[in-house]
Amino acid sequence: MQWTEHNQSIDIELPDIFNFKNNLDYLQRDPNECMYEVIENTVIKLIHIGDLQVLVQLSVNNEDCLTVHFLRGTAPKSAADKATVVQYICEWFDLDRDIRPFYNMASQDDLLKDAVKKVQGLRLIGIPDLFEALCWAVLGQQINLKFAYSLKRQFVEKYGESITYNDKKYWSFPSCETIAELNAEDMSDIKMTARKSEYIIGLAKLMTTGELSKDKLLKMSDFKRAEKELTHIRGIGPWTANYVLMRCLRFPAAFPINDIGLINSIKYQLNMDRKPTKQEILNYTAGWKGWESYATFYMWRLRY
DNA sequence: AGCCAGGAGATTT
DNA sequence: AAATCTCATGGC
Repeated sequence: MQWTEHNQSIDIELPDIFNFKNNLDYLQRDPNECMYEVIENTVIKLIHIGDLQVLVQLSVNNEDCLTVHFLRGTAPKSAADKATVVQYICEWFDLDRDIRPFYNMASQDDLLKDAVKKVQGLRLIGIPDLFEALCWAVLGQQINLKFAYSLKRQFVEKYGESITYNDKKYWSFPSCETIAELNAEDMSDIKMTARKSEYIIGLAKLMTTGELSKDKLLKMSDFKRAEKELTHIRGIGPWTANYVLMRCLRFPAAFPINDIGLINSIKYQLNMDRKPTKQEILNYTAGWKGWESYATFYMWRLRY
């Protein structure tokens, strides 16, 4: 991806099929989201990777360039740090992917043809940090999204770090080192069930020791192998594994097929009076091969 | 007030 | 293997 540096900002070239507003709409789907803030036509986020900590504001003036503005003098000094920030943002918005083949398929697909019109230019918004992606998936298991966002906010505000800008706090996700030290009871006051607490602490320990890492999963060229690696871990079933493979590791064929949001979107799109069975879903989505992750993400946006 | 929610693990069939 | 049960808690 091409990018150019300025004094307090960096411009990143945007790919074909990108609409900033439709991406921002996804980002502000819940008022309790605490990992970034959408203000007017921009989004502000604290990027915290290792020792690097920068507060950025993203905006798009015309649709071919994403501007990364560094707030409050947090501009990274070294070229390596700048590259890290650009890399993070490219991953976040999936800027390096050519999604034209997906659009060619989707515009002919009964389930997707309305979705690609409704949210044209939406990218599969990622969660580049593996620990964050795993925790978010576990938090979201079997509870409604509203409650999941509320839980995440309480978790982040209890164990994360923040910096203040314009009297607002911008948070970084709790580190696996911090969470690995906890006991399940420590989280009982934030409405986390004991079981979810155990899952998250277990994941934190695996990541702290390096037994589980993003690099290790990415090196598995066959995503079915990465899926198996994940589902062997307590607390990670097929839904969570595929959710993380989709939103963090970006395997395009990752497919959380039992996702209740996907099921309800299919029911909605096909105007069904009941939920589709698993076999029906497999039949309806047979044309998605190789783009299951994008298709699922687009289906999620259908009902909003 | 009761069903549902961007499930997983354990138990039973 | 596949179906069923249990777990937990808030939203609407």
